[in-house]
Amino acid sequence: MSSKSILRDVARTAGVSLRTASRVLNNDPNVAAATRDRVQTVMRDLRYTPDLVARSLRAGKDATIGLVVESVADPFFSEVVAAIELAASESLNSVFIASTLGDPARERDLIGQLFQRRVSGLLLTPTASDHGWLQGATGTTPVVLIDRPAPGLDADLVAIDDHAATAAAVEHLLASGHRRIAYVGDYPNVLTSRERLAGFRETMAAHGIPVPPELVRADCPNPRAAAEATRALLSEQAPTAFISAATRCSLGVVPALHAGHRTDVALVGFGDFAMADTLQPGITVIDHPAEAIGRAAVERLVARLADPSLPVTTTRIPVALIKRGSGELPA
Amino acid sequence: MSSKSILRDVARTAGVSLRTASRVLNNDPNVAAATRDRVQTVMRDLRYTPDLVARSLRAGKDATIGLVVESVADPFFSEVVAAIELAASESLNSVFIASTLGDPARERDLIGQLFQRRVSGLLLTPTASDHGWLQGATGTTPVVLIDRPAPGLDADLVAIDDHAATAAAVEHLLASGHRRIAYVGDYPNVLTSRERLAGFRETMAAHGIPVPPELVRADCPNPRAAAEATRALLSEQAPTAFISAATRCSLGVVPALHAGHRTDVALVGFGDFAMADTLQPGITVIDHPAEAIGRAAVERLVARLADPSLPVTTTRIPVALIKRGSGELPA
DNA sequence: CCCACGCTTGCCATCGATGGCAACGGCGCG
DNA sequence: CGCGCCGTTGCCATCGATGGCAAGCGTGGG
Repeated sequence: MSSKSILRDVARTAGVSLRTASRVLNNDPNVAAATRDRVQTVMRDLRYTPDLVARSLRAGKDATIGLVVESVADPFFSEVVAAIELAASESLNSVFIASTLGDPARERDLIGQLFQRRVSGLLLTPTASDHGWLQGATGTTPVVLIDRPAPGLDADLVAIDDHAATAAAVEHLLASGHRRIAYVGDYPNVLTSRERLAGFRETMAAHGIPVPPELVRADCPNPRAAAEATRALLSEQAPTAFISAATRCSLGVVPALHAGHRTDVALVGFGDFAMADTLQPGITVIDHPAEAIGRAAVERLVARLADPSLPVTTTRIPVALIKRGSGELPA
Repeated sequence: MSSKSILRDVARTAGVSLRTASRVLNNDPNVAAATRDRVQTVMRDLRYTPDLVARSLRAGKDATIGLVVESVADPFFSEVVAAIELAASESLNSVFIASTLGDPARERDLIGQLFQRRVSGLLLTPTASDHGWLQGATGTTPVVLIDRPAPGLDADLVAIDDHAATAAAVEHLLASGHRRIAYVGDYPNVLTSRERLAGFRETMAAHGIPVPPELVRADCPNPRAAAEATRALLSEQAPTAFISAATRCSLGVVPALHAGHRTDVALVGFGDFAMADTLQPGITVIDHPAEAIGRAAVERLVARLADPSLPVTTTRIPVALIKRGSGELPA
């Protein structure tokens, strides 16, 4: 069995030149129908498959998009990644995925490797660190940022409007008569977290409702801390409603409410999660539309590849409030 | 700004031949120290980075491993993927990830693309369909299967021992005095599910405990169905313990137990999940060791790359029973 | 009847890195 | 003093696919 046949083999077997075989391969119209058929038959017979590496070298580029995220193990990002992969395959692009694991040095390294592979474009969820070095390094390779801006880098961005989304959650609870609303979130050191907290505060203020400091717990990086914060919040002058500003917070808040038999307390969570609709009551969430984000990012990148002169834009993906019960409980 | 400098530029600037520059790049000892220093300095000055595409073409292979899974969005596989990425980077390999989305045609297509990219090896979680075609297509490219065997393909396999793992869960519950144990799982059409159900039945039989048909609900492909099955099981002659044979079943069983205020019923779940340790009681699970599986798969592939003559083996990853409370409740 | 134009096809160079082979220079040894 | 070896360096071909350029051939118009 020919371990692997190359275009030269095809050409020789079909009795044509390499150039003609290449033309057939690329659907060049300037080939006689008879010649084309003969070459195509030989290609099938020899099970010829073009060598993408050689093609990329010659073309100077590759039909592959680089994708750098913090970790594919993160539930939210893994959904985004899946959406990107699907959207890219629809536009005939492959995706080379790499995880930074939160390490800026590794991120830099991975991005460098992707450039060395001549990816046609880069989708990036930046870490918190400065990305000025990328500004020049990209050369002509377009970059689209996902979920958050990169300090020091002026590039397209696809993200949700954290501020507005949190505001929507607050308005939703206010409409049911809630006034004592607690906020449980992670540390406001990443921009998205900061925006959410600001959205909460400003919306409350806009309605003239004071927010006592003890009702704001922006110090819960994991479910355990969120559960503890929830227990503390329930212990005295309990709020009538909670806003959980991250999925990993919801994973603590929800069990704590259930354990304390306080499923009468309203809750709107940020980010959907596995059990949200199976619980009683179902958890009302602001849905982080992973699929839409991934799709929009690919679309933007494809557009920029087609026309590099496009102005840099920020695409805001609208979020959806999924009512399942917990957010509609009365005060 | 030199948009991109190539080795020729380095050679010219340093006043040496291309060959010498190449030797410096590859740490060939046959280069005078002075020459080496000069070339290295020029490389830094020009910000030279080798072109991986050209290198792969010349070398005939690529330091990249192909990874094909059903979907990176699946919680279990996304963890496996992350582990593989990390393990591969430790052995200086990149990973090209692709999702089949359960479509055999797409799987075949993706695998073909990976071969065209000349990946040095392939990690594959096969779909249920026949993979005989791969037997010949691999050529000299080694394949390591993950999580389940591929019908028709004789290749290394890294997986957990589903049968033994379920048996362990049963033994654990029996030790606490349970006799009426319900089984909630998904359809036994994939091999892993079948093995789990068999493990359950055989272990019960081995202890001489009959399993009434109504206690086996192997028809729950999603949390909603599992929740309903749980409610039904609780309604009459309720079992004193549950075994949930898949994470997505646990995500239905657990809320149903909580909603019915039956947290006194014992439960051992298959596969860890986000809330498992925050709930009251914590959920005892048989842990699917994603990290260990990914790491073992990479190790096996690297070993086979180093020595292609190795015999085909199956590596069974031991599972761990994580006791958190729900599995230790008395009958 | 010849030229020119158009449709096909082929030769050769190229993309960037690297291996084979050889040349070159210096030095030690006979 | 000369030969040969070793350390160092360079020229050229190669990996597989593809674009530029031009030749070959057939035909229609002047």
